[in-house]
Amino acid sequence: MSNAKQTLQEKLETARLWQEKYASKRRATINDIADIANISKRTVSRIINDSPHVAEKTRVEVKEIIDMLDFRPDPQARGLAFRHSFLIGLIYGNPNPQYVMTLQRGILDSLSHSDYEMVAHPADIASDNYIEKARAFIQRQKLYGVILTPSIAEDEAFISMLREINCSYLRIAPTRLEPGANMIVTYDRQGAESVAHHFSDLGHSRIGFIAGRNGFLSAQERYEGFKAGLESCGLSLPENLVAQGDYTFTSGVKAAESLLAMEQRPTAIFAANDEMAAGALLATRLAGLKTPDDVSIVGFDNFHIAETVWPQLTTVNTPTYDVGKLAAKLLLNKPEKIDETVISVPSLVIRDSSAPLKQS
Amino acid sequence: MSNAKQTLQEKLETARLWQEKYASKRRATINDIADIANISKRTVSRIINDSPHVAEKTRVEVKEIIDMLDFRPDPQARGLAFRHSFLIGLIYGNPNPQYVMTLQRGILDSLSHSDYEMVAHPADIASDNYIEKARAFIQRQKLYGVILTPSIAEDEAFISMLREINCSYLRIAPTRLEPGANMIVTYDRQGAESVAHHFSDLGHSRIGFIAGRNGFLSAQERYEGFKAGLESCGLSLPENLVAQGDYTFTSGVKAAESLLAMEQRPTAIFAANDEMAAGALLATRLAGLKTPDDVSIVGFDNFHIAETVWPQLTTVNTPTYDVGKLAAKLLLNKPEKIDETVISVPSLVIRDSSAPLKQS
DNA sequence: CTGAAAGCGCTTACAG
DNA sequence: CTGAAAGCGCTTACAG
Repeated sequence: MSNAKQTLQEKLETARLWQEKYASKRRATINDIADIANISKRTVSRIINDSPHVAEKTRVEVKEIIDMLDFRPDPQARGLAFRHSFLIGLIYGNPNPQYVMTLQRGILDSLSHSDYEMVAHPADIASDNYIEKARAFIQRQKLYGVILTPSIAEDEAFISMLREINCSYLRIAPTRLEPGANMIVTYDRQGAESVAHHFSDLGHSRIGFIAGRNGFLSAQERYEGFKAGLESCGLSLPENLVAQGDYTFTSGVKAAESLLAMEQRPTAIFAANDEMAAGALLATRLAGLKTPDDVSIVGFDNFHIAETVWPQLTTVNTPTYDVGKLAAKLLLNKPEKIDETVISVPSLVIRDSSAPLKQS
Repeated sequence: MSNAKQTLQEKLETARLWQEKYASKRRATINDIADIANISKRTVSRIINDSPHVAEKTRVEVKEIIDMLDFRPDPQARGLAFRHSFLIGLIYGNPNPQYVMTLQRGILDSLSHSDYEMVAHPADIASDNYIEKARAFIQRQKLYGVILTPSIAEDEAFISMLREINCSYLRIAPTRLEPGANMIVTYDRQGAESVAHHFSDLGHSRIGFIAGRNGFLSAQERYEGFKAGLESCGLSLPENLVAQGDYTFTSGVKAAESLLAMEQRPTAIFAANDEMAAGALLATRLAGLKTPDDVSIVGFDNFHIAETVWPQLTTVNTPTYDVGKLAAKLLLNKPEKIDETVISVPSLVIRDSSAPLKQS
């Protein structure tokens, strides 16, 4: 009872003594804080979890002691009690290292002031049991939630599995999917449209396209956006000027070779990603042509490769880092309320691989 | 007592009944297994942890039940009891996404059949409190151990911190460091030597070098290895043919420009990584010269960029994926016994950017 | 070779 | 607004 009348000053003095005695041996626990504050650990728990049912005075006092002893609740103990871990999963199939690393950095930065950590789970979408593997991973780690990248985010069977095990998720996708909740849309279609306008502005009319990997929504969106963009400028994208690629460098080389071998070869080519655009650059050179003098080439993504090839690529920038940052934020903050799509629009970056049509 | 005489068949039948009743509602715990096996959970725990003090018959029976119910001990609960988590940290400063992703994939693959998961921690070595941040991360997550990449692995202050908090670690470094325990050596020196021999074999004698980032051990090893290699072939690397770079593409462009502007320009250049070699390729072209006709260029790392530039780079391959795989394995298996360095030797990959000296 | 009790550091109903 | 007890799913001495 006499303890009940301790002033804050006295409590802080107790905290100082605790520190002197134990700080070098172990970190403070909720019990230490409760003892020093002369309060139950139940109330300390309330304060940790921002419960509103705590007297302002109590909260301030305890927070001061917490700060002084640099107390951080043990994520494992909390996880055990909460029946879920303080881990979120990043599930990716995209093999581009820069994409994944950039996204991951965004997520980690977003998480750095939270109680959560991220754990990566590369999934092989070619393997037919990748959904089961992901499920085992999620359940075993009792993940709080997961972030899904394209094209996994588009896999309805995967989403069903998440629903079934009641795992919250956030999808990153090139366009709005149904149901439209819990996702970030990157609007690839708009990015592709801007390339069409760019080519039109430069005076090109015989224009080729190298498509992305078949079955990927990004490939479809970039194709449709480009086609629609050309049409809105009074141009067209005939079938024979569309070559199939699969997002790899090699496929870009081959696709460009076939386009450039045409009797009436295109004067401009849009490749659905930088990797293939870099391949197209090589094919152009091997065909004895020059970029951008003979053929303008534009990519998509604005990854590092766009700046290390010659000439440097005109491309579409996608804010991958920001997407990662936002994804983690949305997943953690009131996940039940993410019912509206958050927009991030891609923008054209003009470099040296595109130029006005040479009058011949 | 009558229960004590249950046969394995009867126990498996009990397990089947359990499954029917609960499998859809929750995952089995150590208590469920103990109940079904009619044994104490203490013994189940012994089996989980491969304790030798268990009767063979008991072990076999319990393992069968565990498999049947697909029981996996909860890493959080184990972590809480063990006083450390089942997480290992990957601490990296290297900004090359491909390096980190490849290493990470190796680590994750190595971990996939273990009880551990990996959590990434990008560190900004330019920030002066990066050690404190890493310490907070390790302590908060109670990491089992960490894997350190160059150049963080070379930072003695970082190692001291790890020792202080008693965190086990594994270092990946270009050369053997003291104390030599707990590390994987990539032998960058040997890789650089092989480039010297390659140039010598091709008949070059006026040879330039673009150095890596100052202060990085890899930069020093690659320089010294190259110099020693040339000397062993009766060649030399004079000071004025060494240009300073910092591992970035841009620095490669500038360094190569200065080398090519010399009155007696080199006929071959070794850049300490692919990124700078790609820059050197560009500088060569901008100077109106051709690779490899006028200047041979060789890189180091064998990353994707080596295959997307033109001509494709001759370079030194480093087995990053295997290093990651091994790193995780060594960290987990009897860490106290990793007292000998494990070797992985880099090898030369010959492509199109190097050719015999043209007789003029 | 096996087990009953206590504990790891938290949270959750349930009371008051 | 606050607290005593039980529990999350494991392991660790201590016994036997």
